[in-house]
Amino acid sequence: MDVDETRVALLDAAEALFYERGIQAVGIDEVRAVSGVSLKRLYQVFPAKRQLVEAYLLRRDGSWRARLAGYVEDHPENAIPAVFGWLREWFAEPGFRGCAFVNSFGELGSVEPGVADVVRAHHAAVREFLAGLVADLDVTDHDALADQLWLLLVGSSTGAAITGDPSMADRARDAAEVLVNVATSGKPRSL
Amino acid sequence: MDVDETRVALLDAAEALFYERGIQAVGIDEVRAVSGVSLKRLYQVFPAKRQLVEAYLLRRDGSWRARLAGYVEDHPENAIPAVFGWLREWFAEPGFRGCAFVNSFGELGSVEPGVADVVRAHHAAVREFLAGLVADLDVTDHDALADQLWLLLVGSSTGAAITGDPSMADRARDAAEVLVNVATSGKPRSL
DNA sequence: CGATGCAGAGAACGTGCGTTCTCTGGGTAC
DNA sequence: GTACCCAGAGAACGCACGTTCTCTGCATCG
Repeated sequence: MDVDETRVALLDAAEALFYERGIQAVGIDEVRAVSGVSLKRLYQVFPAKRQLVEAYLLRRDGSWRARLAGYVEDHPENAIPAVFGWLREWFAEPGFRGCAFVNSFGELGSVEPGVADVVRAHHAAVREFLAGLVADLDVTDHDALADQLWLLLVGSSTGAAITGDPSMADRARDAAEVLVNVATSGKPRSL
Repeated sequence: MDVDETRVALLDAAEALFYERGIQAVGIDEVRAVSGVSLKRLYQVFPAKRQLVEAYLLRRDGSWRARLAGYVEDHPENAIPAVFGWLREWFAEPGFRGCAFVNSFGELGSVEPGVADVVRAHHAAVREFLAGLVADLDVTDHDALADQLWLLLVGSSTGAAITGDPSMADRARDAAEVLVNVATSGKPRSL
């Protein structure tokens, strides 16, 4: 098992545990047990828990946005509704517990600046992704529309986690379609 | 100092500390120091930290919703925009760090069922409050509109915390007005 | 076959923290 | 004045956990 495999095994274990139970509730020893990596090797790769936490968030940022972007690319004619279609699938996954970044921010945002930075960067990137989707629309204020879609995305993630109801994605999608339709001053696209 | 005063002093200290830094990052001893209550008396009133945490959330649920409801009552002709007007004021308060319930849910929701219950109850009550505001509107699906307003409220709270930008409330308010206008099939109210 | 080095297992260490215990001092009743 | 009670201060306890250290066994190399 070389260093890269070790990293992957550690991050897989860390992601499963941290996302499910929160970061402070999970001990290093549990990450070691689940990953099957020895403590010595763990500390060679991540000299402190803080670095494991940040690596977990950074990797999840990449994979989450790649999954979203991939799904949207498969639905090019309906990109904005597709965002919420993908969210619905995500919300319905077993073990869904909201946005890992929102959760980490609430838990550690004020006490671990590194965590806060990664969270802000993730959400800025998501907002940029949405801005790209509205860039071609004929609207007067692209930023406002992108912000509003982002609020619906964030709100539905958190709302679905608290209520346990994946259909929050449908509510958000309906709202998004209304906002897009109104902003494009009534040129209906698909619905 | 009788029991009620002690309770208030403890909850004041707990609320300030837990909200600012997260629950697990704050030790009982710090609550004691800030409140000025002796450890013995603290444990007479709250026999375990769990109970202090739940009492903190319950009291904040009441005061937060009372503040919102009070502000909305002062703006009866524009109740729904007023919700977001109040949010804007809240977001701009020094020390604003998002919704205490969302933060607590992310930190402890999967490991402390009592916390998860209080968070769900809080958000259900907020959603009911919004449902009351749309109840008199001439729309076909009151539930859908109330859900959408709730998503905007939750999204803007979280979004404002992460970005540090109180104007997220304005973005949410604009979206809410569009949704209300469209749902009332184009009977414009104020804007 | 013997010596060396390295990796894993897990014991050990230090600290922080939730909770409980002890001691002390002052106020009150007789 | 003396005995008793109670509250506060903070020491003590037990445990959990992040981090480091030690020991053991095996593989590699001469």
